Amino acid sequence: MGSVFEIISEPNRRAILSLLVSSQQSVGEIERQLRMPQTTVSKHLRVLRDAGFVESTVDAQRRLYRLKPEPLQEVDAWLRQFRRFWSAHVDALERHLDRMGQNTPTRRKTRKKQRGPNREHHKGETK
Amino acid sequence: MGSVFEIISEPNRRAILSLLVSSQQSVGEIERQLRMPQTTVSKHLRVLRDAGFVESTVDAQRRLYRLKPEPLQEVDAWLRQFRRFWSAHVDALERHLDRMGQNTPTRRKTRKKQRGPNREHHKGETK
DNA sequence: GCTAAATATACCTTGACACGTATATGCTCT
DNA sequence: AGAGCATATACGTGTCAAGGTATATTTAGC
Repeated sequence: MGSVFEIISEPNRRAILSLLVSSQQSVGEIERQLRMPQTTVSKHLRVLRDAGFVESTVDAQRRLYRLKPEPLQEVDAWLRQFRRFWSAHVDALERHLDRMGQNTPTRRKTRKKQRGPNREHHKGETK
Repeated sequence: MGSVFEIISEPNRRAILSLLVSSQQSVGEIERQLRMPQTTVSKHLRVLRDAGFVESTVDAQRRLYRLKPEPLQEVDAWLRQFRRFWSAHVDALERHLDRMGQNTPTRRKTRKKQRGPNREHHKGETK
């Protein structure tokens, strides 16, 4: 329940958020569009509201829920550090492919203990 | 274990990812920097690798883990829909404040059942 | 006031997962 | 070959959260 990330780890909650991005919705509307039981919707909305993802206003017996931007912006902020990495990684990938271009010694197995530029691909790895 | 979002919902895994953004690291290095037990690190790395967040190469007895961009880009892609909302929301916020200012004919929403300018706020609302 | 609609909450059960402890696997060096 | 380091896995345990069922609360309309 703690972090923003735990909140959006739940698929139904993500669905609700995606729904609300177009416009505010009542609980019943969400319930119908997502085809999930009302209590489930209400409970997820409770979590989302407590976490600041949504806010609600009263319309007769209905409650209209709408999105609030801050928590998702927090996720966005966390992602920023990796965006920098992606750009940098394009280069790294290119260099990598360049090196692969010349040959691929499938045999090498033993090497000196010194590490460093010394890389090798192990088949067993990426399981 | 399914979605990308569940993977990053775990704080230690996020810490590992943030660590790896600067450069590749061995398990032992991660262990020391994050001060978490080795088995914990290994298990989280296993999850991260299965989910495609990282890949590893063998360096003697060590394993060097490095970041892979795709899964986090998936998160980024999901966030896109909300970024559009943030920009649009500036306007919405403005309209909202305008209405509170008591005029600005922004075409009243008028429920089908006309409801009066519903005076008091509701107690239990924003929790 | 009574009934039906819309929504929220309480309680319970179940399953997933994170962690610790112990052990296995693999590699290097002597 | 054997010792020691680095990493991975197996197993048992506790916790926590999601979903279901039942019920409470609020409101509109008669």
